[in-house]
Amino acid sequence: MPMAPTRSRYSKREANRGAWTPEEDQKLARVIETHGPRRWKLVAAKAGLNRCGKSCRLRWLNYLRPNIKRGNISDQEEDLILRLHRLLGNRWSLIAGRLPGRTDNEIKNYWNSHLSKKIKQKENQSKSPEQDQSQDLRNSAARMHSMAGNNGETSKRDEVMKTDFSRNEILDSFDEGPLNLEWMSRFLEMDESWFSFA
DNA sequence: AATTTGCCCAACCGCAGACTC
DNA sequence: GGAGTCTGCGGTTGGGCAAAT
Repeated sequence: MPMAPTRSRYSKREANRGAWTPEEDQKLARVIETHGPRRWKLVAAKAGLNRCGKSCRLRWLNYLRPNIKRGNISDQEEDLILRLHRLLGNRWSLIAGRLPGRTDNEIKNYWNSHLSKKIKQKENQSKSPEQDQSQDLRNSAARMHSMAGNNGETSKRDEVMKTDFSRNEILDSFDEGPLNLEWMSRFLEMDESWFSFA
């Protein structure tokens, strides 16, 4: 939901700060339409906004960009965030890149306000972390087993296990542009605890 | 009804790496 | 190759609002 224009929440220096007004949004959107979302300093100047380029970029990425999904994070999305965070840590932009329409800021906020608490609660509830971990391993093994369970071809599990994964290679591949979603979903099928064996 | 508390989230800051001249 | 500038990222801040007291 757009924030209603309010008085600046931060002390004024030379440039406008604080919440964006609908007029500012309009101006920014118009300039980006013609110049594209780059050269933010120029965009800010062309738009006649008394804002720094950084602020314009943030506004565009988090609010004005097309295809932004607003509203509740679905269970599916939450699950994906949890899995990706276990794998990647606080690399919000990478995580957001795997959730179409979601921004890194949104995911970071969601994590800080919802998920981090959930996880703490869970940790407190679980009597023995070792027990949980071994249960995770059993679950992963079961998943892998079922993945491998068809016909005489090389099993998917074998395929996966043959791959010489390392965490850094995974991260590198994430940086290589649009992710192969098929690979991604297969990858996420595996609990990251498998990688501790690799 | 008034005040306090806690949560949410938009927007800021500082830093590092990439890019340009 | 070095300096200056731009861009992108993660951490943090603080205003608004609803719930609790």
